[in-house]
Amino acid sequence: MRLSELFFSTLRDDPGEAEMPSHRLLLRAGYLRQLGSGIYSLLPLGKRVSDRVEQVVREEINAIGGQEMEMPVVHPAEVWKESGRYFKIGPELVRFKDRGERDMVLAMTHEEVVALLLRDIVQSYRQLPMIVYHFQTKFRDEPRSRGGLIRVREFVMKDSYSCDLDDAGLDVNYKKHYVAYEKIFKRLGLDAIAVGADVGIMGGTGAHEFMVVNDFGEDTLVLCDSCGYADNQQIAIVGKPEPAAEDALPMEDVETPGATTIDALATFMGIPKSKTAKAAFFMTGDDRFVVAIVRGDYDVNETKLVNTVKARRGLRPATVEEIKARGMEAGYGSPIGARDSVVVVDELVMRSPNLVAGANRLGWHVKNVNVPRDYTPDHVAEITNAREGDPCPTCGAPIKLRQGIEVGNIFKLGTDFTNAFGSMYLGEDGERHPIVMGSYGIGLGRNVACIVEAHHDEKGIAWPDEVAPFAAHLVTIGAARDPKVLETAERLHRLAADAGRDILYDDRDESPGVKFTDAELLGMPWILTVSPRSLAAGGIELTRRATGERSTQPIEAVEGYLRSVFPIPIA
RNA sequence: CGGGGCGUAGCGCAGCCUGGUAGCGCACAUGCUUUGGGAGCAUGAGGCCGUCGGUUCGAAUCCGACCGCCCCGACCA
Repeated sequence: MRLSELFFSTLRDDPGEAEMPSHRLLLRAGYLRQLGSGIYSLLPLGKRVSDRVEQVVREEINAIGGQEMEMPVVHPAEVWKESGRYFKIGPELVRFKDRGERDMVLAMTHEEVVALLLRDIVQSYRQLPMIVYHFQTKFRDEPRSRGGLIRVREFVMKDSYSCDLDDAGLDVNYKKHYVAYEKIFKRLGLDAIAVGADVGIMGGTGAHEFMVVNDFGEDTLVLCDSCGYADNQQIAIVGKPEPAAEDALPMEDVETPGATTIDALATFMGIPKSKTAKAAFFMTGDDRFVVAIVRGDYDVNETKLVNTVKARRGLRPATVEEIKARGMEAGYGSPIGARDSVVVVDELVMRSPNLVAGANRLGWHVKNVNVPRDYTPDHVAEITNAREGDPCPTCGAPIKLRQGIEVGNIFKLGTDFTNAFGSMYLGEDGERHPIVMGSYGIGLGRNVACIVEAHHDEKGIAWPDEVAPFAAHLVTIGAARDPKVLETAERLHRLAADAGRDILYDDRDESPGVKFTDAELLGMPWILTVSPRSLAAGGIELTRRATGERSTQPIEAVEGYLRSVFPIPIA
């Protein structure tokens, strides 16, 4: 491919809207252009990278027996009504009407379609197990896209679906995906770690997310260096110190003007935050009022809280009016005297004697509150966030918190969808059973961005061989001065094509500085330089982009590299 | 949806406070010179100053509404 013909353009200055290195570099190097918030075009270079990522995923999913297919982007809403998700999912599911006034949706994912296909096609246990997958555009009207390709509204995802006779079969296919994902991310040059994850509102019996540690990541990971423990903070349950035993003292009101935060309260009272109780107020999607109580030195974990109160449609912070209406006072709140509320108390609070809690009166708190003596919990559960340095649940060493980007997930769906659609098979026992499903996603664009995050320097991108849009970037210097340069470059370009490789050939009449700078920005794994100087030194100069290592090789040797080292198949 | 910021040429920005019909750098076109690290000179093209409305003799500039984009938060099967 001649650079003079490539549809692209590099930018010398960083686009103003880009913050993450991957976003900046993909824009500057001409891989991407933005069309709207969270909506991007892939230019030819970007498309090539995405295709190569796709091919790696395809090979590994094929290797575990996946059968590739393709399912539609636009679905009749009836399908989503039948599974119930039409009503459970909020505005991120795009709904519209077709010309016949029929309700339609843009697919966010394809469990419904698979369950429907299973109902049509699978009759007998002999047809299972199996895995189907496809690469398809998804649209999710995210409340806020961000970070270039990290969180977008329209994106291509590989989603595979395993279909099994029973949970044991599901475990096998789940494990297969787990192992396939490890291979995929390794081949893509990503250090992904599998963390235990929340199963969300769809139920299911287990889930892992594959995470790449990155400061711009949206998830918080709980990691242990000494034993390898790793969970999403949403579900991580770590050790908590045993509070010192004390006799329960009688409650006592105390005036605390202006102490509306735990910090202010602890400072005012001259006590550690661990001697206070923090109240957080929420409304569930089905209009229940929830008071969550954790100790002042911890934060409420909303995922755990959602799961505890089974808030299928999530939680939102309660308003001051809603709090008042239940007999409580924001900033001075506690369940003492509360009404019409679901009271959820963290288990550590149950063990922590004589805490300072809100008096539900402006400017007042209560000392020596003990549960359940002073109020009655509806639920006692572990509902706090793990903190940096807390003891690891498996080995006790201090845990670390890191931000992470989810590059893939695997999810044991179970039978929710197949029950909803009546996707049954007739078993060996002569009975009808629901098919057991798993679903497994990998977002292509997000992976491309994460690869750049992991493989770049100040000058630009440095693609791993496995995903580079071209194996090499051929630069000519002084072609006008020395016809041998042009001749050699043309020959090399042709040789590469003959060898079944395509390389990017900078045939532009630009200064050496411009060509080198662009080559380093675009990030092909090898930069090949042909110039009077290199010819005098015996051939072509090879530079490894990632390391800067250089050597000069005769053209025949470069042909050898093209055949063996550069692993790019012809487009 | 709450908070903050920004919309002026392909990209990065100035001009706005104090109204007088738009400017700089890069990129682009043509010519000459230059050619191992973002070249030089000359000439040139490119803008409904996000949109609509208002104030004014006159609006990129002042006022209002709306739209769009970015960041933080909420959200994230």
